[in-house]
Formats: sequence, C-alpha cells, structure tokens
Amino acid sequence: MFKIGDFSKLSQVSSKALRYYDNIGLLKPAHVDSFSGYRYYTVDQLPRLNRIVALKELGFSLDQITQLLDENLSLAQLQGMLRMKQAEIERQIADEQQRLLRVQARLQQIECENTSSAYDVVTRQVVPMTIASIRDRVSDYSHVGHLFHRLFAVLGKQQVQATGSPFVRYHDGEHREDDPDIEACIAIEASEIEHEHITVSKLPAVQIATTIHTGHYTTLSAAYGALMTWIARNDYDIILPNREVYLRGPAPNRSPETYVTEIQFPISKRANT
Amino acid sequence: MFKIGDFSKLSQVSSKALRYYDNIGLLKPAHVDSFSGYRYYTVDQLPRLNRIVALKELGFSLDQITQLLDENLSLAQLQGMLRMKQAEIERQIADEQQRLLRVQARLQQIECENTSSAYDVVTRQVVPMTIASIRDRVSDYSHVGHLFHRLFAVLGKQQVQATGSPFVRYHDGEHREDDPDIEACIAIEASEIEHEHITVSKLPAVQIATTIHTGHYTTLSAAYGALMTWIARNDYDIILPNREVYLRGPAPNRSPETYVTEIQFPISKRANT
DNA sequence: TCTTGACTTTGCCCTTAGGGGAAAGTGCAT
DNA sequence: ATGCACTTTCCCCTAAGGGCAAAGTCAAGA
Repeated sequence: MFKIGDFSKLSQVSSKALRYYDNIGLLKPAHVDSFSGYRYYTVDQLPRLNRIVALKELGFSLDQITQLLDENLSLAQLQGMLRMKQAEIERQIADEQQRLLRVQARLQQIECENTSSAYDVVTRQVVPMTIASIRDRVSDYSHVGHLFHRLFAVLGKQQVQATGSPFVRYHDGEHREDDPDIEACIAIEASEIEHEHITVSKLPAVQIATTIHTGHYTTLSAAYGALMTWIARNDYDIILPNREVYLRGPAPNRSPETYVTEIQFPISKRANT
Repeated sequence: MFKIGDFSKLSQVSSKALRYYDNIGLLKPAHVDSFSGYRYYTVDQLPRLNRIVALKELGFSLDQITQLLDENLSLAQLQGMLRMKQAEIERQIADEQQRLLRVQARLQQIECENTSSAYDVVTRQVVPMTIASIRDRVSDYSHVGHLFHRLFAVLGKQQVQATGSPFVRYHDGEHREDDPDIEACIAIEASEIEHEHITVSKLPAVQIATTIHTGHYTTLSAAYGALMTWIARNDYDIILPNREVYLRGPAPNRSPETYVTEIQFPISKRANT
C-alpha cells in the first residue's frame, strides 16, 4: 500500500493528477481510509495507470480513456478508434504544416523587402449570395462607375433591395489595363429582375484569400502584389474571377485617401507534390 | 458605422468574439452608444481585425497579439518572434509525428498478432538516484536472490536506509541465459559503504521506455518482447544497461503469480534519416 | 507521551478563446 | 403602437489539472 505521494513517485504521475483521476472515476485508489480520507494505492494498480498514460500519449482524452478502459470493447472497435485517431493526427499535422508555411512566408517577406507589409492576408469563406450584375468589356477602368450607375438605376426602379457592398468581378485570366472584362455586382434579396443587360445569379460559398486596402484606387496594385505573393508562397491556386469589394467608395465630400477596398481571390489548396 | 452583427458578417468573425476582443482591449469599437451600450464599428477597423485574424492563424495567442499590435515593435523583434514561432511549430509537428508513430505501432501490433497486448509501454524519466549495488557474472538467474541477500545484509549491518524497490541492471549486450552480467541494486540515501564487493554509485536521470509485468518471472520474456518491439517500432535506440524493478517480489506466503515487475530500457530518439 | 515536520485532505480560483443561453433592453419597419 | 430582429450584460461551461490555503494526519525522534 502506497500513500499518494509514494505512488506518484513510483509512477511519475503528479498526485494532483491522481486525485483528479479518482474524482472522475478513472482510477480509484485500492483503499480509502474512511476516517482520514487518505488514499492508498497498490502496485497492482500500476498497469491500469500505465495504460492510462499510454492512451494519453496516443492523444485520447480522459473521457475517451474512461470508456476505452471500462466498456471493454472488441478488438475491431479499438482498431476503429485507433484509425480515427490516426486520421485526426494526420489532419493536425497538415494544419501545423500550413501554419508553418504561413510563418515562413511572413519571414521571407520581411527578408526580401526588409519591411513589414501593410497588408495582412487572411483566408476565410465568403457566404453564398444572390447578386444582380452587369457585365461588359470596357475600354478603361473609369467606366466602372458608369456600370454601377446603370445597375443601381434599374434596382431602384424595380424596388429591389440591395444588401452588402458593391463589388466587381474581374474575369480576365491576368490583370490587364486595356479592355478588361468587368462585372459590376451587388448582393440582393433573392428576386427576379427584368432587364436586358442585368443578370441575376447565385454565387456559391467559396474559400478566399483576402486583404484590405485603404487609399486611392491608383495604389491598389500594391495590395494586389502582396496578395498574389502571399497566395504563391502559401501554396494556393487562384480560381478566377476575383472580386474587388468597395467597402467605402466614392461619395460626395469624401477624400479618395479614405476609400477602403477589399480584394478577394478564390483559392484552392495546391495538390501535394 | 456597423452594428456588431453587420461587422461580424463583413469580417466573418463571430460577434461573441468581437465582444471578447473588446473586453480584453484588443479591438475596441469605434463608438459605443453611451445610452444603449450598442457597439458601433467602422470599416476602418477591418485592417486591424484582419491583422488579428492573420496573427491568430500564425498561432499567436490573443495576449501576444495584443502586445504585437500595441507595443509597435521593431522589425528585428517581429522577426525574432516569428522565428520562435517557427521553431515552436516545428517542435509541435515533431511531437505529432511521434504520436502518429505510436498510434501506427499500436495498429500494427493489433494486425500482426490479432490481439491487444497486455503490455502498455510508456516513456518517462527516471529520477536520478544514489544506489548501492553488487555486481557479478553469475551462472544462473537463481543467484539473483543470493546477491540481494548479501546486499541487504551489509546495508542492515551498516544502518543504511534503503529507499524504493530493489532492481537489477543487466549489462549484457543481448539477453543471455548463461553467465549473465548482473548488478543487484537498491536506492539509498546518499552515504558511504565500506565493503569490498559493494559499490555506491549515482545513476543520472534518464529517459526510459517501461512496461509492467504481473506474474511469475518465467513469463517475463513476453513483457521483454512487447517492450523491444515497441521500442523498435517507435524509432528509439536502446541504451544499456536495462533495469528490472521488483515492485512486488518474493516474500513468505506470496504466490509468484502476484509478483509485479517493471522493465525499464533507457532510450534515445533515433537520429532522423 | 509529546512534538515536529512532512504529508494529505478538501476547497477555491486560475488557465484559452470564446460558445450557449437567459432576461432585459433597443432599433427599425410596418 | 406593435412586432421582430437585434443587442446588452450576466452566468456557467469547456480539459486537465496547477497553485495556494487552512486544517487534519502520520510517523519518527526526544
């Protein structure tokens, strides 16, 4: 019979942990003195404690271990749990490697440019939405305002409620200054619109890499550069079209320096080599 | 100005999280209505929130992020933090891979033998200790009792206090039935002993793989087998000598079926290929 | 037999990054 | 004025114990 401290030294499991295992019913002492409350363990309990520690090292929670030990399950069931655990660990390793890649990308970026970028790139989902849009190959970016003008005019006339910020989608394979293929969009409540140039479509949810640019549109290219570099360094592939969301765009008495624009590139993880 | 729900939709950060960031001073709303308590955010706060999310994805805690953002530190400092993070992630990946190896070893063991082993192997440290020992190459294992007898007799005569269980160390490179080189040991309070055959030595702390055998000594070989297989499958190297700890050994009126023995092999991680 | 020091007990608060839910108050559209 | 969706604060919960405090217990020496 060992007192808790001796059993702790023997097993190298802290007495706090032993008391905790007692509380949750994972490992009850062989004997508890009914007067003093002292816990007494025997050497016969070491195998069970050893098994607990071993399963803990495999990554099981104490809750799972309690089940594993007490509902003496079949070999096939144990095998199943181990396989699940294996898959889970593999997923975790992949996550950590992704994280590592991000840290390394950030370090590389500092070393190359010797400055911390003003752009923080983040991945997330965009929610699916229904949009009204008008698409055209225009000669020049200054026509974008014109497209939105036409779009909003129709929405207003047909009493359609816009939700969210206006954005454009760029359908060109690569960035081009001349004749870009532009789609001016705005999310709307699901409804129909009768107009020869306006399309209603549903955009599915999609994973994106995104960054936010503050300032005049002429300086947007820096944000594009940072975003593209990040995407390349983090082993993603770009899926067109990308979006440019005008969170805070032109308005009367508003300086272009305070414009806020979000650039979103749909991405997918590049297949492993 | 966005209410918390709109800002949450915009950023895809839950409003619960936004309130939490407000509480810990990480991201205060641009305006809080002093009457209703409503939080109002502006689009200008998105870059900061984006940075928070980006740093979170790199694995920093909110505490660290608060410092990173508010104590605007030098490029070199940021670089240092990233390097530390990198090392930490690499360590974590190594840990996970170790864990994966263990799960796979367990699965292999089930597949090979189609049964779950009675032996759970665990790694841990043994604490450093001072031991008194008597070492001899004996003809046969039955002499082990004899060695301990001599050892205890001297300890008793010289009033040396023994601590812990008796154990032997096997110095032979491989297991041998004939003429094994055996050292019978017992931990003692640091002290000196005058005797021609008894040595006092200090054993350093060392990492071990260990398992527990219950039953007669003639069945110990199964435990050895399980332990050796585990060590091989988990990519460890064995460091001699190994120990056999007699947690519950021969005593009057005690059946050999109830003997409890712990087998410990000092190990080191095999160098990566 | 008494004392002392080492050990043990229970109980409470703490850790991360919020999630869930309740009760009460607000904002906005009809 | 009324609904209804939204927001507020408040409280409890997570996993696996660690730290600490007050009080009780054990075992050995004097």
